[in-house]
Amino acid sequence: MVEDRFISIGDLSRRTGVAVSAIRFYEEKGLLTSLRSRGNQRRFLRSDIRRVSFILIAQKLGLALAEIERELSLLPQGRTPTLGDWERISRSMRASIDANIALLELTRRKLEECIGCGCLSLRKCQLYNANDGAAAHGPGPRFVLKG
Amino acid sequence: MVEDRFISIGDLSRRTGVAVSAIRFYEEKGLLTSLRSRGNQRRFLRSDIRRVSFILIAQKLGLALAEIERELSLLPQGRTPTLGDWERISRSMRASIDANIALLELTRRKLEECIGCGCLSLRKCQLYNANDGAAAHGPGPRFVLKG
DNA sequence: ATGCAACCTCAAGCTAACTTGAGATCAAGC
DNA sequence: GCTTGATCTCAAGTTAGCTTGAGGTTGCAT
Repeated sequence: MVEDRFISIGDLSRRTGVAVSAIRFYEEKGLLTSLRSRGNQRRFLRSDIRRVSFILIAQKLGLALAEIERELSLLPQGRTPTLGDWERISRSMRASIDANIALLELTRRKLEECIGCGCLSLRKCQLYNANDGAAAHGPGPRFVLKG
Repeated sequence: MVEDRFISIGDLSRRTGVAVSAIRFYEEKGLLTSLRSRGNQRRFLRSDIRRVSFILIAQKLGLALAEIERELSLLPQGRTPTLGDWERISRSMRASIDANIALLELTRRKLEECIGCGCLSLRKCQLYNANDGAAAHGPGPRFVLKG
């Protein structure tokens, strides 16, 4: 096991800091794939360490698991991201960060205008009517910013 | 009912655009209070329209309901926010927007450095180790940015 | 042969912010 | 008096990203 092409779920967990339960969850969601040992235990490739790293970093950048899965599924043969893949993906992440910053700056401007006003009128308030990119659809948390 | 100090939950819903079920939910969470009619139906004050507006605007600014409840509970007698209250609250919102923008700018800088690198190493990647304000505690979505 | 950690598969729980549905009551017009 | 629409309560469902627990194997060392 020390020098094998395959690693156990526990090894993958230790090498990435991701909980075993989370790894199973990622697999269930299609972000990872595994083989099974004779006794039905998961066997991952060493390269999956890198794949999990990619998932973690993409998450930090604000991508949802579903989006990450989409990116990963675009890679041929479900391969682990290469430098080229990473460049393409990271550029699109950058664009989304830019958009977020712009949105926040707009909100801040509106808030400035609003501070002295205090009308709190849904019809008149700039704040209320700006910033619609922040709305979520359907049930679930409407949540947006955090820091 | 046309000229009354009190309004029904349906009226409050129509005046604010908030669903009846959401209003009940806000009340349950302590953001609103109501009296009851003889037949056990909720009666809100007209000023609750303004109170709901406040909730909506604060949500747009990224406050969670629990935080909004905290702000509202600081007001004497559960009164509806005045201009002075609003100024105080909106300044603290501004600070949090500023912090979010700063965090995003930091992330963007790190990403720039990272694009040409592509190492995806959890030990070395700047991205992975920066930006820890973005982590959530406990179960639930870890998610942070959206737009 | 035995003991123990690591692993397995479900199922259910957590948070946020609500919505949806069931089953019952209320209010108001005709 | 009847129907219709608005309300009522309470329970369960929704999304995201996992965790926790129950109950049962596997794998490796002694």
